[in-house]
Amino acid sequence: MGRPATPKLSVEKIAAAALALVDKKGEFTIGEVAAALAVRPSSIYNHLAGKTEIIEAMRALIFTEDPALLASGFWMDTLRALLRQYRDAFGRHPRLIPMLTAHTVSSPDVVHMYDDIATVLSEAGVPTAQLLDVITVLDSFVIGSALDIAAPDQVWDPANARTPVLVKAIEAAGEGRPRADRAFELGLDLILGSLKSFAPPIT
Amino acid sequence: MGRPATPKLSVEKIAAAALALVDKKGEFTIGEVAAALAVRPSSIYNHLAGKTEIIEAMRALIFTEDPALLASGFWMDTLRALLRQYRDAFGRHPRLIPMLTAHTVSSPDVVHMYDDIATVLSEAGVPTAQLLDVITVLDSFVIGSALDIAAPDQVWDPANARTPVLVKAIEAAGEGRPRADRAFELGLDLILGSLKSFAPPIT
DNA sequence: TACTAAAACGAATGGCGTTCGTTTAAGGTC
DNA sequence: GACCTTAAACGAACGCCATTCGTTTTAGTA
Repeated sequence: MGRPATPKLSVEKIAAAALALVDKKGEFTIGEVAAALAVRPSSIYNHLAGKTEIIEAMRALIFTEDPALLASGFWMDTLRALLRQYRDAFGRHPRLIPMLTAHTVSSPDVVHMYDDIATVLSEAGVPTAQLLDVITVLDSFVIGSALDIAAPDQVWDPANARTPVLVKAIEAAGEGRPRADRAFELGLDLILGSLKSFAPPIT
Repeated sequence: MGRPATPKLSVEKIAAAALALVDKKGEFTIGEVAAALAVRPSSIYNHLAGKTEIIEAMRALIFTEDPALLASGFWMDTLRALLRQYRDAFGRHPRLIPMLTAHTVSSPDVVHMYDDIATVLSEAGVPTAQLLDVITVLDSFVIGSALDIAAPDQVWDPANARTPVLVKAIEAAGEGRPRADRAFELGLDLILGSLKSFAPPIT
């Protein structure tokens, strides 16, 4: 008993263990995380204040897995890359997404990414007065698309015979992750295409 | 004790009581719902199998509060109205949204609305092969926008001095519900504007 | 009138998040 | 090097809460 020579726990280890559980089962308990780390549940509270802080640590973790890129090139390509990366961070852990939406965002990495997006948009000609609105639109779409990844395929039950158009559409579309990816890319096309109208005239 | 002359409970009453709690506190327990209805917790299980079914009943409730409209006119105006109504259904109960994203959708009313959207899009010239993708884009944006309503204002902490562009954007934008509404309308403009390119040529 | 099933209740259970006091030792200070 | 503070793990216990089960009364029905 007592304090060990080398610490058995850390915020990162706890978050990683919880993330592994969520990836596998879609949920986690303090007891399971403790067991995975060969530790007693109460020990975790020496590093994180509670379950919500564990979730927050998981959010920080998935965004530090690969740092934000800041490529040069046409603003639209840069923006595309940023948004894809943003969604991919969620997409690598689909079952975590519903948990994240239940709590507030405060991860510094996420804030940094928002600043990148703001910078790109500003250079693309979006006026300051509308900047946050455009960011919100992009953010809403990305978060919604991330939730779409986590959603099961039969979200819309086609058994209902009174929805003929919808049934044909479902049959025509594929399933699973490729379908979600295709829809996301289409959404990027639609939104970014309209954002072109903000571009300043070429001098 | 025993079975009362007139039932004290019903699925609708339970859902309404739970919804009132969520609107006020952001969460609910079986015990609180039972107390609000002057009933013992175990009695609820005579009508709904558990907490997840209560949440599902709440989803059905907010969508039956006002039935789907099927106005005529330009397809774009109809689509706008449908999407606004869809988001408003969530927007009237912002704190419920995170709970809904954690579970699967199976409410018939929602499916019906999707069929309406599919019909409008099909008439607007969207080919069947892409129909579900477009619907997914719209759905993702609406869900994400709904979550944006529930999010507190200081989501992005402006204390960080290394995000100058973002800070200016936050200062320029307003706060609260009006800001969220404005962003949603902008998103509709951007997405629907691009959808115009699907329209068949006027003969 | 008899039977079935609905509807409410009370008690009990088990899980789970969290707190608190204790113990051991690491890290810094005089 | 002795001392003190504090980090870090543990064990026990608490309290909340979702859920189950058996019981009771009565509504609805054949």
